[in-house]
Amino acid sequence: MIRILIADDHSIVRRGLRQILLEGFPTAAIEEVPDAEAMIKKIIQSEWDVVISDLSMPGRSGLEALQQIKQLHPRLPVLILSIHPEEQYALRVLKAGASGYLSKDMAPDELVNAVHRVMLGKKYITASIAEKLASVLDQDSDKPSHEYLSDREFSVLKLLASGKSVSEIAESLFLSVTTVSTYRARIMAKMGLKNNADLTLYAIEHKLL
Amino acid sequence: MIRILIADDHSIVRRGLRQILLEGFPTAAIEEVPDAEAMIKKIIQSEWDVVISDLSMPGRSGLEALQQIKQLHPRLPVLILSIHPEEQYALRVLKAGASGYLSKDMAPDELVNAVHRVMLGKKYITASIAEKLASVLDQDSDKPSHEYLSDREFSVLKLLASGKSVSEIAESLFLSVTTVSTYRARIMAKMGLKNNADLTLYAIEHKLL
DNA sequence: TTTTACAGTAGTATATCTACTACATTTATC
DNA sequence: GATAAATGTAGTAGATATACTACTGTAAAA
Repeated sequence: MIRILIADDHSIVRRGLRQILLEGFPTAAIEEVPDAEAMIKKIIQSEWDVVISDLSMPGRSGLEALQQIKQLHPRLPVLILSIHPEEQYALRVLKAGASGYLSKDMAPDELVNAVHRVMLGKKYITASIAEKLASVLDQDSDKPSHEYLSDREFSVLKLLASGKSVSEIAESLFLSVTTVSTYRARIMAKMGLKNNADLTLYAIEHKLL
Repeated sequence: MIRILIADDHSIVRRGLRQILLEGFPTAAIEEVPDAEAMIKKIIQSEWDVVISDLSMPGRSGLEALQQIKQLHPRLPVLILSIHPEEQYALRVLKAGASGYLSKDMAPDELVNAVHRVMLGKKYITASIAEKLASVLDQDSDKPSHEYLSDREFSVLKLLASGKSVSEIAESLFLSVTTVSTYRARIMAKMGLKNNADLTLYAIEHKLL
């Protein structure tokens, strides 16, 4: 009997995942949580075979949570789910230790496949991600400049570009306002931009929003 | 026995919706389609009591599809689902004839409620949307909202959208900083926006830059 | 193995922005 | 032509953001 933990803030999505997983693994014990906090708690409390987590959840981001999970249980396979079509996040997420990155519009079978695979300790990588991986290896200078940002910087970039104020961001990430402001300055420096409007434009151009 | 049509490109979401609906309406006949094309086809082919559709689907947008549905069956209630937290789209969607606008992170019960309501021919409107409606309805809102700005306001809009700071603008127009700030506040109020990023987006969308 | 570079984090002092209020001048509206 | 609404303009006080500096831990380079 396998134990699967699902983390996603949309109840509809949780329900759908559960349903699909139950069809692939009729005897599975599945539990759901709505945010990263609860996910971590569950992982500390009990043992799991697979964790399937959304990337963007209220409070702590899925990425941070992932890193924390990997500290607690380096072996526990974590599949990251996202609305973003692979692109942007995949690499970041895999580097942080995820066993796979799935876009939410995949076919149900694929999810079941992925779970099978990662439970064997393998990674689940789609063709398009594999390609991206490869292209990063032969590297550099055509990388868009946002690839040079650190994880923190990147998430701040997106929040700024979408119009969040420095202090809103500070609050939602539980950081000091000045910290966020420092990230902002580093982002601007790395990307050669001057103000938030530039960021917004950049984000639109590169479909980060 | 009620007949419900679900349109969403994410199979997980479709599955979740189906599950939740079946709990509220155990005898319902539910069908799923993955895009707007298929949705329209289904609607032409058979009779439905409610349609629940995602807003952003591949190919034709949910909004266009909605308008088409309303031409075919003005009475058929359509609930629009979206990841966007109400804001921007809600009004547009309702004006196009939807019976309700739901964000994907609502509680399952709410969905069932909404379906009940719209099947009675009523609209399902959340409090925050109602408020938004009220504030906009007293303008005859088919002119783009920047048409309602005064000349001064409009020029400040463009400068802000292009990334100028309030004080830069003040300097270049020989005005007090607070004056510019006042214009900014009036612009935001008239246009129903919250921050400069919204302005930038608006300006791009309307090719003002 | 030391050094260097970068990532993550903040405090302090200063600069900048906003909300609220106000008032005179146009411009609509009845 | 009177009255209401919108526009152009700012000041004050309080809220926010920034520049600069600095400390820690860690990974990479020398």
